[in-house]
Amino acid sequence: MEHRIDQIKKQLHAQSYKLTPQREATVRVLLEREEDHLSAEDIYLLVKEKAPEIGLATVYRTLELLSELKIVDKINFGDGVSRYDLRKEGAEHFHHHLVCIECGSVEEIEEDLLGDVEKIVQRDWGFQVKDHRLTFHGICKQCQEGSVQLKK
Amino acid sequence: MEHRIDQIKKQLHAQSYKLTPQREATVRVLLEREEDHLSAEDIYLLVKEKAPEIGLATVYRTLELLSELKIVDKINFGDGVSRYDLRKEGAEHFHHHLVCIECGSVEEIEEDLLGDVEKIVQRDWGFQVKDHRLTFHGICKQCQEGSVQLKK
DNA sequence: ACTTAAACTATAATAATTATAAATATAAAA
DNA sequence: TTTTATATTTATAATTATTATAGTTTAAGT
Repeated sequence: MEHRIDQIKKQLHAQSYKLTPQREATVRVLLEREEDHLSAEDIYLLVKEKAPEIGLATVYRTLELLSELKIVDKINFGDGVSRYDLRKEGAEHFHHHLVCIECGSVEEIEEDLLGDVEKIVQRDWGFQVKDHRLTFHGICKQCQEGSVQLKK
Repeated sequence: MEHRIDQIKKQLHAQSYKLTPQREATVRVLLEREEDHLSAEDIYLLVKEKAPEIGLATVYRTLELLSELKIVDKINFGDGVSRYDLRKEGAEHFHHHLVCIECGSVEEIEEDLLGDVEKIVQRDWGFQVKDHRLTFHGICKQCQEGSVQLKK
């Protein structure tokens, strides 16, 4: 964890940004909840536990900054809010998501499934791909097996 | 065009919804601007030209309804607004998008590029895919060629 | 220590979307 | 056709997410 923090600190410094205590607290929350897909509000509430004096706007600004530096990715699953997802260490491409329409769970796929597709897009459409967003909507393993509904 | 309207009318009736004049006006705007990716506000303004008495909330409700019936798809390119995109006639799957980070243009890809990928997801993750969202971000042909910037 | 710029808090403002109440239109039943 | 019930709409208020602003604090460089 400290290693990742250091790494991010360097990334910030490289662009002459500082890792302020507020930014660090925010990054720590993101690291601790790496599996989740938290909204700005969620993150704000969690950061507040560590650093109660932090303001919501600071969290937004921090997330915006981390987004620009490609440290986190801002994603949107169609519910009104943006969610923030830490890029995996050294990940070249952004990972994909499987969103279950039954229970709402979100699973991540690290594998690069789009290599071939990107080549086709490049070749047939002349489009130079820089980044991608791929989300599948469907029914997760758990929901298929049990008809146990976890719906809230 | 009338054919598509009729078709949509039937889809609505099948679920015992009516094609009210307001809904029809909205659908007509979507058909006329099929290539575009309009926001609710955009659509509202265009519908107002045909039916000045329509309210914004009605447009939202109509789009919500059309979304549920899979007649349109609600998409989000990361700017704050939702955009609404008519499904192509008889299209089995939702089309993909190429968003240019230089000029902001959005191109559509009709081809199904994800057939293989979906099989892999199904097999290796046990996830039953119902729908997908795929967007590539990068530089479009035009922006690559000329360094003519269309940035606003 | 002094100066400057970046970053912060608190709060107000904005923008997108959703909810509500009253009115209207539509379809079904009598 | 009249009545009744239901769906839909308008107009507007409320909500929610996000961004901007003003004044204050912090930190880095001299």
